[in-house]
Amino acid sequence: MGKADQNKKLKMENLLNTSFELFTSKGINKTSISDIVEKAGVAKGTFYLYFKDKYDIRNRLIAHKSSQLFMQAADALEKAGIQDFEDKIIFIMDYVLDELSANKGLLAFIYKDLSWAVFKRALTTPMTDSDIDFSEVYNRMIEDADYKLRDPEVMLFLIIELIGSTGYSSIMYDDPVSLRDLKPHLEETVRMIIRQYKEN
Amino acid sequence: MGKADQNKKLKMENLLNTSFELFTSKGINKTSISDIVEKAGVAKGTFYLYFKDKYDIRNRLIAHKSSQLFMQAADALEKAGIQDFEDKIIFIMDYVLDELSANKGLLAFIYKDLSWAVFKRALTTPMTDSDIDFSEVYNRMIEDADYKLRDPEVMLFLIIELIGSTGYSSIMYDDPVSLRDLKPHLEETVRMIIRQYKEN
Amino acid sequence: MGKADQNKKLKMENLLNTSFELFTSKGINKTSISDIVEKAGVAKGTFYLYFKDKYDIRNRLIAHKSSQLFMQAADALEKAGIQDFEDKIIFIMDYVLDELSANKGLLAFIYKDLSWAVFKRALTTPMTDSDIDFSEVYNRMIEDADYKLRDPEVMLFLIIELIGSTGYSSIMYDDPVSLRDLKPHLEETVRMIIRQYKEN
Amino acid sequence: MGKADQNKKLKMENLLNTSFELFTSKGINKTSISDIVEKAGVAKGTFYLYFKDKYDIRNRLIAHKSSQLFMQAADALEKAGIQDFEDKIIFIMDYVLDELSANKGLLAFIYKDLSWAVFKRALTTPMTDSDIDFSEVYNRMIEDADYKLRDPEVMLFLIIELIGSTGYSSIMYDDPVSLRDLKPHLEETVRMIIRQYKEN
DNA sequence: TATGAATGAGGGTTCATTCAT
DNA sequence: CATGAATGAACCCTCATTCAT
Repeated sequence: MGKADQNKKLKMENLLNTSFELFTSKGINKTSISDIVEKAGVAKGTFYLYFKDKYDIRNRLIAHKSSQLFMQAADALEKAGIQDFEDKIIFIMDYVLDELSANKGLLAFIYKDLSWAVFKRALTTPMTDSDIDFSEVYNRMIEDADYKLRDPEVMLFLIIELIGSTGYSSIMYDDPVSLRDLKPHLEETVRMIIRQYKEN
Repeated sequence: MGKADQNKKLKMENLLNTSFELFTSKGINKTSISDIVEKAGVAKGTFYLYFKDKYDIRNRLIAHKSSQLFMQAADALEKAGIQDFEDKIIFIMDYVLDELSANKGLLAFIYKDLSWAVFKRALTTPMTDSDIDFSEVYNRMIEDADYKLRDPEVMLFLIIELIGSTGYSSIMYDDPVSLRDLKPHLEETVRMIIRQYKEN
Repeated sequence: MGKADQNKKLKMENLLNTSFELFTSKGINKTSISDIVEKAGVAKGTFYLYFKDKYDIRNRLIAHKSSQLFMQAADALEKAGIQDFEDKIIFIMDYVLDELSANKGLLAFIYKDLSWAVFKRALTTPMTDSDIDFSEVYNRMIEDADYKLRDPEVMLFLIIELIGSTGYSSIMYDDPVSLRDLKPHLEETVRMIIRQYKEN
Repeated sequence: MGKADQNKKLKMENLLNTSFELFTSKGINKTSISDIVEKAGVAKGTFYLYFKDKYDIRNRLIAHKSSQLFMQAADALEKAGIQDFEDKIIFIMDYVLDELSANKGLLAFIYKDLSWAVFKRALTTPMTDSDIDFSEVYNRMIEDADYKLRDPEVMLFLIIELIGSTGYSSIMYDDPVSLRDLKPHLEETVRMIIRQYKEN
């Protein structure tokens, strides 16, 4: 990689990081491109050399940050040395919920305008070299399980949407229950969903 | 009610309806107050006689439309003469999902910026005289059931969030499965969640 | 005076008093007619039955309040039983400055847009029955003096403008000196101006 | 200075000059930013690149124009070769009054909302390179005088406020006397004030 | 590549004034 | 006389985007 290319990459990452900080602190609607370039210390025109508009940068960030989050969870899972499939899913759930709870700006950011489509893309199309494909991780988890699962994608879909939407409400508004109180309900329900999808 | 008051009410409803049409067709961000008043055929200042800003009118509409939707479902449920609690919930689920599927603008509108808090408010604070309190309907359903349920509010929360978020993805993006394909999965899962909350 | 006329007068005074409170507390520019009628508890249209616009009401108030202030000073002067002309002027100066210092809203209100022309009119054209003509008071003071004065009007003009503009600065901004510190300078200077106008 | 910087400076001066013309001809309240940019031939947004709002540009203009006026007077004074302190002050008074009399728009502009604080700032904080500090000029005049003066700042305050407020009335309304008739009174009074502040 | 001054359409909002009731 | 809903021109200000340097 040439010096120019490196410089280019640095500028781009600078803009991405700066945007992320602003998006998570003041929200995307209230963040202007002026804000971004000023904080990043580059000229307005430069922004347009790298991104189409604010929403372009947002989509890339959602993908990257979601991917990152799940990768961290997968890493932690590996270290934890958990064997059972159900336990693995619960572990990831806990990890992700705790992380989002500690970083509400991130939660607000990736949740708004987040659809399964965007999400799946985030988890299956690595943005940077360090990002890996979460679907692979998931598939390996399924293979390693002691039993077969029918419709594993739909199952994951149900679980993620359930956790995501209830978690959002609990973390952001403590309503109708706090995250602490929600977790046992979620764990019970998620385990049950998994069992439901076990091939007998 | 005087002629003036009637006229006033008409203007307000006119603005509400016009806003709703615009919000559901082009989205709230792209709808300006200029758009609304122009389409409604009133002066700009008139808008501010009735609403604080765009988000004021949006919140009232979300509340009203959500309430309306659930009331229609409750009405249809009554006519259907279903006795079993589980069957009732599934009926409402089907009704609401079909309705939203037929009216994607409405779905996009009430789903964005929708939190459980807003939602619950919508369902428990009737806006117009015809609106009634959905939580009453729900509570009666629970009382009429042949069994007791623990934490009925959390249970409803889990069910609504699960149906809402998966339904949104299926209806709007047909991803990862179409609504038609999603429904059996949802029905199975919802029934299971209910059983899980039955006091034995 | 008929009952209707009385009622009319009451409404008018109500509007005058309300306007004065608003003008002196938030300034004339930031006071809207809506503010006035709301606080006064009358309808918007009613305002226009009594006044042409905001500036109409302002001019009447400046005249009335200035007149009132000088009349109070004149009353106090009479009670004080001071004989010497110089001492009388100084007494009025002190009285007016103290009053304005205690009521900065009033000072800001009557000083802004205040010209000698408006001021003189205020002092010579009584607005209400209780208002009397200050120029008469002043003329009598001159007649009662032990000496003749040349150009008494110009002399009064110089004195009032000097006191008014330096007093405004001291009271409002404590700059370049506080009112307390300004007074000895003013007294000395005013006495000297008067002596200058004595016919030898 | 680069071409861009020059262009920038030109645009700014263009806006300043245009604003000044409008402020002095139709008043600041009736001058909108739309008026300014239209007359200046630039886009609306351009205004906000250089100034915060209308009052920002006004304050800068008051400072600049006041400074300019006093500097002209000081220049003329130097050329006149006057030695006596009293005569110098009278010379400046005459110069400034004549200038304001010939340019009533300027008078109206710098007098409104003018306080000693703003004024002093205008005279002591040069805006452009050609502006110099008037307080230095004044201090040198005092040092060069044949006698000592007590409280020279308060003395200047009294004199400026006296001249300013009476001059305003005479020039703008010819009331109670014309400027021509006012001048002898002012000269007499100002000389007397100075003598009063001489240390014996 | 990188800049950043300039743009100008369009946003939300205010408010003096009118007039049918 | 009194009302107050309705008006709509005018306001200030933002900001995504362009383009000459």
